Amino acid sequence: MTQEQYSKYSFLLDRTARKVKQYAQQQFKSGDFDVTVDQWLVLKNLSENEVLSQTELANLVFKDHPTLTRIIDLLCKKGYVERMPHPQDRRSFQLHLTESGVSKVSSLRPEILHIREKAWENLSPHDFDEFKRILDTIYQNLNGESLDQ
Amino acid sequence: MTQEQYSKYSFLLDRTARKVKQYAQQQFKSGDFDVTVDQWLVLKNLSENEVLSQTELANLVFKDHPTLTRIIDLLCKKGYVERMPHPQDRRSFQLHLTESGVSKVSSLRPEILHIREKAWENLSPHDFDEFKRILDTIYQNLNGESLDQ
DNA sequence: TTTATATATTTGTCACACTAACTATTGGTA
DNA sequence: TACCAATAGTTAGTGTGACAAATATATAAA
Repeated sequence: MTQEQYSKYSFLLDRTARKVKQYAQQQFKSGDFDVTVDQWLVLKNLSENEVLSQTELANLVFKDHPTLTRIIDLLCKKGYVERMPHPQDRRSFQLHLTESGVSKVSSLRPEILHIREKAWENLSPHDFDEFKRILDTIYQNLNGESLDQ
Repeated sequence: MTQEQYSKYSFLLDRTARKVKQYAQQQFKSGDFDVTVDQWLVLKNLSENEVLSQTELANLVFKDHPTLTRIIDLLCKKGYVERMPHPQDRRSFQLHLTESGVSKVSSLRPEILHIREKAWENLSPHDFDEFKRILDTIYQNLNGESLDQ
């Protein structure tokens, strides 16, 4: 990449990511989902893993630890998640969904899939592969040390 | 898009956009640039347009008005930007770079181009076209009313 | 055992995004 | 003229993101 024009990828990327989050958040709100987009991501990952520590969960969702602490705080207040003490390690928590959290996830999952489809109109499965390849390449280019995933 | 897997585009997009911003911000910091990534975007657009109102600038950088108000506040504090009263419309400001702002932009521009190159390693000009096409399609799919740009 | 180091999580600070509500001003219209 | 809707910008509240520093606990080394 030598031409100045290519540096616009960062602007396009940021603009589109914000639009995707904004659109989803509006739909979440008009549907009274009672969670934000980021809170949903955390709930979804908890629903797909029986028990997780905050560190494990942070690595799954690619958020840093302070951010995750605060999201978990909110989800606990809303009654969807519980922090249980780790039996061997008193520094750590085991996170799991409450009953209310489980039913929240199962009721929201199809609606959110539907919301997510909107962005992909006029695009093909092949586009998705290209999109994923390019995004992953960018991510790895900038991901100095930890080659996770 | 019917398969559930495709809904991961939102996760990939968000993750990569955050990584791109984080990487740039780290480089900005280690180079003592004295501005954030978003402040740079605003400075750059001001340098490419003689005079802008806040509303015009907000449309250029795709940020909302409260966000732009605060970024301008910070850039004024740092002495890079000035708000001048609009001669005809007392509700509005005319924004322009100070001398300090002009020299800041010209000194940072080449360094930032260099930083931006890193993400595009292993990718081709054709990849850029595809990337841009897909991001723009997503953006337009979600951009209900205002078909700006 | 004591010390040193590493790990898990929290707290504090600053910046940004979005919403809603608010002030001031403008321009059109009854 | 008086009213009213639209526009420019600000302020406040909540959530998120990055980073640094602090706390508590665990583990390894001396």
